[in-house]
Amino acid sequence: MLLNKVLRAGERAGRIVEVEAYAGASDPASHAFRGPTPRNATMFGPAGHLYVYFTYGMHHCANVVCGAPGTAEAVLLRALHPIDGLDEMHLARPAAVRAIDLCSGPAKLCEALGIDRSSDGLDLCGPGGPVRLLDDGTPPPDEPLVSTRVGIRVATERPWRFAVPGDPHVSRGRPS
DNA sequence: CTTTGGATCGTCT
DNA sequence: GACGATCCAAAGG
Repeated sequence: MLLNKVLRAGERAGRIVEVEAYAGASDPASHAFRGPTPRNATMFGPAGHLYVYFTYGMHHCANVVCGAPGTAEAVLLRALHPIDGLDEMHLARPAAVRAIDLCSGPAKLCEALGIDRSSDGLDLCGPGGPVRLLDDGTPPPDEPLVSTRVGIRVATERPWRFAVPGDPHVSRGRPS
């Protein structure tokens, strides 16, 4: 469970408040559904690594690889609650006026934290890495908000989106 | 407040 | 050659 874990990149850090699950070969909405390619190679590697992809000609999105090597299971990070390095985040995202706009979307959080395709494949658990996943002791919510995934056109019925209830930094496509 | 359309290019068919 | 796990500004109620 990644909810309420902390993602840190240098001075910048945020608590994960919204995620979506993607289940490799058994999930038509997953980038890995049609097998390995140069782009999604990281997903087929070991868990705990960062899968970053480029889309819409201008945006990056970040996933945490989860399953055993070869299964290509991953979790898309959809929103963070900023907790450190707010000034740097604002510099990286001039479009965000309010703090609430800094990380309330998968492409927004990548821009705010300076994550792009060059960060693809990083080990999030290794100490001293440029991008890391930390546990500060905050437990995941007892009853996460569950809803359907956003922005996909297939397998839209799968309720694989999870969020921290009541957190204002959750992205636009509101859970029902 | 909600809806609409433009931006922009790597990747796979 | 078509399209996408998106975002934002502008226009319309």
